[in-house]
Amino acid sequence: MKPYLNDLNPSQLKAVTHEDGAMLVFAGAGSGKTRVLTRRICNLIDSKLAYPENIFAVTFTNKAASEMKERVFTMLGRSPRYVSTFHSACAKILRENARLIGFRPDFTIYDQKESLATIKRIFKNLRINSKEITPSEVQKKIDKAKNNYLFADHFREADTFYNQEQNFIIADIYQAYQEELQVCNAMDFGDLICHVVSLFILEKDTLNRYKNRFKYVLVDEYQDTNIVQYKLLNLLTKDSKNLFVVGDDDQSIYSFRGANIGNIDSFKRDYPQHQVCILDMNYRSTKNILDAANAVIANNDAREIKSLKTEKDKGLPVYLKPAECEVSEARFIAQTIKDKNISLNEVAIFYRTNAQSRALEEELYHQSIPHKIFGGQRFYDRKEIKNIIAYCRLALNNDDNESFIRVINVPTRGFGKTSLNHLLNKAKNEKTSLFQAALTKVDGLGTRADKSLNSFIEQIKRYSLLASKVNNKELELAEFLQNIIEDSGYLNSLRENTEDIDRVENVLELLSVASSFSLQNDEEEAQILVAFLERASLNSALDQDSNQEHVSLMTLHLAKGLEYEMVFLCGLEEGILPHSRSLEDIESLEEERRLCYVGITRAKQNLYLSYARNRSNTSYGTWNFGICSRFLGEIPEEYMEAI
DNA sequence: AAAAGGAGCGAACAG
DNA sequence: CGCTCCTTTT
Repeated sequence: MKPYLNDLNPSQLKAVTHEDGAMLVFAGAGSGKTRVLTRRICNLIDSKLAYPENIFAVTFTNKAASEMKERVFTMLGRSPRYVSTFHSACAKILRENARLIGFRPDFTIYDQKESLATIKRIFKNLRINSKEITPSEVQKKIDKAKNNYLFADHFREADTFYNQEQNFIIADIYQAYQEELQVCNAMDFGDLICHVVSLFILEKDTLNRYKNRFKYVLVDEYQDTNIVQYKLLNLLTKDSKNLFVVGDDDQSIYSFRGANIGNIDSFKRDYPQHQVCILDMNYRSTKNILDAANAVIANNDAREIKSLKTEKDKGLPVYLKPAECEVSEARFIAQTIKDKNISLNEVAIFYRTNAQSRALEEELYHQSIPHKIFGGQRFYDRKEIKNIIAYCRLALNNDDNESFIRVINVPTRGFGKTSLNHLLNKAKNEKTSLFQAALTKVDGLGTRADKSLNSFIEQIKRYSLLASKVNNKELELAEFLQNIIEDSGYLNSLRENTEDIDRVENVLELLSVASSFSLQNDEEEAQILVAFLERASLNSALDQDSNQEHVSLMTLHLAKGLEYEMVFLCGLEEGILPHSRSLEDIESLEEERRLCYVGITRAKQNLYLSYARNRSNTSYGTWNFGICSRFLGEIPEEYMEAI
């Protein structure tokens, strides 16, 4: 018996049992998209068409990836290593082949802030006046270029006479930035994808190895892929044609990350023999909820005309709650959850921006409703955590300049800005990392600074030794961390300051996270410290998920692909959903509408929409009048009921 | 060199 | 409003 073939309609069955060749699946919300993907993976493996290692399945968010992996595991008892986000898949490939593109396998991944700090340093080095263009503008340009697999030369050759001077500046910074990252043995998020594509283009043997290995490539949320991601998929499947993509243009919500809807046309062009499969039967929501969703999305012009069907009853009306302010909105939500007898795991609260979670968090806490916030201000975005992570990174990768700068004077050890500038200059002249530059005499340093630098270098060397012990399993990860926070004096320096009590707590929390950290079944061959730091960088869940039942709080972006019996979609106000920064052009407004559509279609039985007439803290700490969202007006009254 | 005080500014979504 | 950056003071 093949249980994974049960309960499938003819279209789903066609997709699940599809074997070789390309396939494009249009899957409406709730039509069993994830189900099709996971079951096809099971079918490929179970019917011996593929071993788990022949599968390459990618998604966009960690939440979606772990969801998918879990489902495969439940059905099969094991799951392929490469069921992950694009970024984490690329990081894995790069760790295996780093040297071929001039990096070491222990490279560091820079997040947005670290990347920006690097760009700022380059501004100084190149003596660029930030009146002409700001570091963050440059960062956006570079990021966008990487989404399109374009390098510094692109800016130099761009024939936009309209702002050619600026293009030259950007090109110079872009180039210097890449050189600096190379010296640091570091990559930013965009590089993770680009470097893999470059690796595959430059090293035919390597590409062939992966082509043979990844016999079947599957892509979730295909409508959200960008140009460089398509290049990657295309390189892998050029010969086999085994590219299986699932998407829905009504759920395209990542244009800010360079999503290119033209990728659907590219697919049709490059895989002319492809089959198409359309899933338009919704199995998730009651008719009222689905009709409301259909009515909203029908207002978008740029879409293929389609409408989801259901065989379900009308069910409950969609409830609409106007609240006085965000606090009473939160109170309403908390109270409603308490009143209903429902498993908390089946309840979710969605919002447009992470900032909205605060009021909700507080109210749920007060009413003792167990809850979990996904995404948002991350644990390791905190200063104290970043500092410790920086020590760890530095132990693993001595050349990581960002981490070096971050902790060279933490805790204060008499090596200030002036001294750092001397060191920065030396490194710049010698084209080496700060660590390398510090190994020999640095001109201009006072005796105190010189001594302090030397002892810092010795310290890092010691930590490096410990780090290799951790990776060789001779030392526990938690012991390693403990060693660092005590030996460096960092924990004690926090304890001396009464304001830093919370920080001490957080550091101890990190220790406990580390002691319960273990490699996932798919990471057996990875080194534990590398894996630990990588998961911190890529924002994958570091903490073990608690077994306790809880309400889930997340942004609409994270909600995609999930479903809950009871859904609260809050903050339905002009300026929030649609977001104020999307009101100018029709395209981003339509994306906001898709976001709203995604939220509505997550609900199975029970959907609550709410908005606040007054909301504090929307912009620069002022009170705002809330005007209810235009999307609410797009839902016909027959499906809705105000309460 | 480090701490304290003041000016200025910016702020979605995710990896 | 809260954070970062810059200036001033000790």
